[in-house]
Amino acid sequence: MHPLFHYINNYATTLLSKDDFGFVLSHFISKKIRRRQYLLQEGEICKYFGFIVKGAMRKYLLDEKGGEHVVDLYVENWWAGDRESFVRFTPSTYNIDAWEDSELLLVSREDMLKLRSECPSFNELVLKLDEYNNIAAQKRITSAISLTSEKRYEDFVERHPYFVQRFPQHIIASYLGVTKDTLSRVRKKVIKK
Amino acid sequence: MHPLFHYINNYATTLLSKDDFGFVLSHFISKKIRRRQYLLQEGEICKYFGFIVKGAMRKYLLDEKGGEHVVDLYVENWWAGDRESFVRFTPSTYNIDAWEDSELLLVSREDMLKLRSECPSFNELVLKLDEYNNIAAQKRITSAISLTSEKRYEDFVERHPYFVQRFPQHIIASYLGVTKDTLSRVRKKVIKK
DNA sequence: AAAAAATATCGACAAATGTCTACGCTGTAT
DNA sequence: ATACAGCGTAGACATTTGTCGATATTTTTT
Repeated sequence: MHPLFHYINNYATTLLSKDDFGFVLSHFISKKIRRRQYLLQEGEICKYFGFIVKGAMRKYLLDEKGGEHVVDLYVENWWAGDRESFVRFTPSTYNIDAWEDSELLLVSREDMLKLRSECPSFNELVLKLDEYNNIAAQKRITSAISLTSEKRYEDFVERHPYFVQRFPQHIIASYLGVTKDTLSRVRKKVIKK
Repeated sequence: MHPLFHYINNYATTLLSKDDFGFVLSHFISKKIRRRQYLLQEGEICKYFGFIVKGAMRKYLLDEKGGEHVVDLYVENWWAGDRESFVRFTPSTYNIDAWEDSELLLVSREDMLKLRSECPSFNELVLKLDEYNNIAAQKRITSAISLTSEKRYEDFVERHPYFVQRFPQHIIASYLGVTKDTLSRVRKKVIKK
């Protein structure tokens, strides 16, 4: 079964028929990108949101000193893109690149809106995703402002064990808002327990 | 003109008639709460989202040591509530209380869904708000993990000058994820500029 | 196989932040 | 008028985190 088909029906309450899925899929563009290649670069407008069929990606930004700050991590069945740029057609401040060779299904803003209005299951999916994302974002903010780095890491491992497997520690450190050295120290403490 | 009427028409593309607004308003419950009173307490289920007609409120959580961590600030024309609890009917981990005497318009999950399905302008409002909230949350996460406390504060003042007027520094410090002492130090630096 | 790049850890030191106590100021309640 | 609580700042000290250089190991490239 196609990963996207499975994914949509996992969210929607009214199941999508094979035919309807064909209609949905016809609005996506298949794309393979290699490790280190960009899906989006700072300054570009995010024209497509990408559903990750296979692979691992990250979204990050660069500070004045050229340091990378990882904002999001993605693996299979996640969506990669910069929402603000996608919705408002403004140049993005983020970079999105592939951490592993990846296979994506791209959809434009226009087709996204078309699918939402013409396919109720797809619309339902998007609404639920939005809700989920809002809740997840709230949790991440809460974690960032109220937890110690040690607890943030433990929380992260518990909630995203698949990320721990697929991204190196310095990427995870950046995602947690600390340096790789600090994460190394934190891990030493945590492992002792 | 009623603040909520003005607010909805500010977001919706198709304007709401006076009659339709009456229909919308009939699903809201008016409530006044005094400074320090709770709209929501940890452990409760968030049964209502509150549109703030007048006043100032905050959402925060308590850590093991009893310390408060401010997660959100609200003033007029903002919505106060815990989305996760509201949507999933789970006990909230947050507290929401009034920082100033406030007037709210409360709406239940049920009525919210009813309004969304029966009033297109209201639905449009909610969708746009969700989008806005998602984007704002992303920015706040980015700010938390990639900026120094000094820049976070400058960013905050620039983006939310009305908050600076209405909440004391120790509340703002908590919102930014630092102690009041640190914010005091940061401000001393910033003012020198 | 050899060379290069990426990764993780460590120690030493510096910088940032938290913690605690104290002080003065303000507005409010009594 | 007095007492009190809330607020912002300050200094001293402890803790955490960042920075930098070094190293060992692994992985990737040539």
